[in-house]
Amino acid sequence: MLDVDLIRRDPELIRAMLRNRNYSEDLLDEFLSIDKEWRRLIDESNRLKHQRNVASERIPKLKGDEKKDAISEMKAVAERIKQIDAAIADLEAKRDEVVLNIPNVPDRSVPVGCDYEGNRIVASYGEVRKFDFTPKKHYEIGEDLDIIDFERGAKITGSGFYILKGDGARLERALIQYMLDVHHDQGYKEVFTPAIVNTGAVIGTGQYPKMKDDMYWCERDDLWLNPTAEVPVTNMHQDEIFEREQLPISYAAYLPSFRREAGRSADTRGIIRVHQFNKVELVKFVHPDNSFQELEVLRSDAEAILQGLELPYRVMLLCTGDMGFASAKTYDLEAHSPGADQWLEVSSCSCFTDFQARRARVKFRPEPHLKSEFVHTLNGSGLALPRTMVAVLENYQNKDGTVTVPEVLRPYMKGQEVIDRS
RNA sequence: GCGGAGGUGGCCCAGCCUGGCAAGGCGCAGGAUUGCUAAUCCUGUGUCCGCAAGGACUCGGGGGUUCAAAUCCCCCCCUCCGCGCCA
Repeated sequence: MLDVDLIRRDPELIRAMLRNRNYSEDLLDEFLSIDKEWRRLIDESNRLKHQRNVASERIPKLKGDEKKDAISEMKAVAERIKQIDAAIADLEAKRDEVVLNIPNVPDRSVPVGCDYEGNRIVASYGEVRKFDFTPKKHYEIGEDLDIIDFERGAKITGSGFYILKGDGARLERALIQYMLDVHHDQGYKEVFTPAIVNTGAVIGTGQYPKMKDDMYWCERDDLWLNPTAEVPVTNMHQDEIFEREQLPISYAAYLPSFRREAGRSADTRGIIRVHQFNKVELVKFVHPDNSFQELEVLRSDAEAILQGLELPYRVMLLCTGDMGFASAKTYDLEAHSPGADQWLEVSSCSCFTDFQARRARVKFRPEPHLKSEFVHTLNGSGLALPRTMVAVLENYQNKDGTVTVPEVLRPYMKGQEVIDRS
C-alpha cells in the first residue's frame, strides 16, 4: 500500500507510475475524488461531535424544560452524526479498495517497458550445456525413471498435481536440505510457519485483493492456502516495532505453496506450472536506507544455490510492465532447461520498499524511544523446487537415460551418484 | 467443543459492579533547578482533519441502547488456566 499522503502530495508521480506499469489511471482519479469528499465529511462530522461534547458537559447541570430541550436537540445531532459517519465509513471502504489496488512505485533503476520484452539481462553464469544426443524433457525423464507420476497425482487431486516417487522424492528432499543449509550459513534464520493464513496476511503482502482468484480459499474458516511462504513469513511480524539494531532480520523458510493458476489452461506439461509446489523462500526486514543494497545481497544468496548446483542461469532485471504488484525492483533468476531449450524462472528476488510494511504495519525505531517508521521488506525464492528439479534433471541427464546427482546433493542422498531405473 | 480468567496509550496498571473529559506509575523527550552527576519539579509523549487557531478520535474488533459508553446489552477474535477430543 502506498502512503496516502504521497498520493495526495504528488499525484502526477503516481499517474506516471500507473502508465509505466500498464495500470489504469482511473485508479488515481477515483482516489482523489473519494479522498476529497472524505475530508469534507470528516470535517463536518468533527464539528458535530464537538457540538455534542460541549452539550454533554452542559446537560447534567441543566434542569426541567431547559434540559429536555437540550436533550431533544442533541438527539437530532446524534442522528445526523450517525448518517455522516455511515457515509464516511462507506467512502473509507471505497478508498481502501482503491488504494489496495494501486501498485508500488518502481525504483528509478527499473527500466520502463510494457512486458517481458522490456526486461534486461544483467548477468549470466555458466555455459549452456551441449549434448551429443537429443536431451529429453524433464517429464520424459521423470516418467522413464519412474520418479514423477502425473497420472496418479491427477487421480487423487486433479490435473496440475503430481507425485514424486523414489529417487525423485529423495532428490527434492536433498535439494531442500541443501538450500536451507546454504542459507543458514549465509546468516538466515530457518523458520517453519503455518501454510494456511488469514485474510490479514494476504492483504499484508499484497496478494489480496488483486490476486485473490489465484489462491485457494477455505470457505468454512475464511482462510487461504499460502501462494508463497513470503506471506506467512513476512506477516509473522505484523504490528511489531523493531529496535534499529535488530535489523536486518533474515529468514529462510521451506514450505509448500499453492496456486490455483486461475484462468490458465494446463498449457505447460510437466511440473513447471503446478498447483502445489515446494519452495525455499528468503525474507528480509531491513532499514530503509539500504534496502536496495540488501536486494543485491539477497540475489547473490539465491544465486549461490544455482552456482553450487552448477546450473547455467541468467539474471533478468524486470521492467515496469512485467514487475509484480508490490515490488519496487525485481530480479528473476532463470536457469537453462535444455530439454525445451528455454530459460526457466526459478527465483524472483524483490525489494518491496515500505509497500508491504505499511500494509502489515511492520515498523522499527530509528533511535531508541523515538517515533517508529516502516521497515523495508524483501524476499526471494531460494529456490522454487519443481523448476529446480527440471533444471537438474535436464542438465544432468546422461545418454543412457540416467541422471547424475549433482555433487553438492550427494551428502544428502547417502552418497548416491546416479539416479537410474532401479 | 465446554468452563473460568483476561485483552486499557511505547510498557505496567486503575477505572467497569453504580454511564458523565481515561487516573496513576515506568520509560523517553524538552525545560527549570543544581560545581558535575544523582535527586526534585514543570511540560510533552498515539491516530485523523486543518495553513493555522483549533477540533475529532483512540480502552481487542464489530453492532446496539443512551443526550452521553472503557463502563450496560448482543455477536465475533485473540491470550492464559482447567476439562474434553486428538497424530
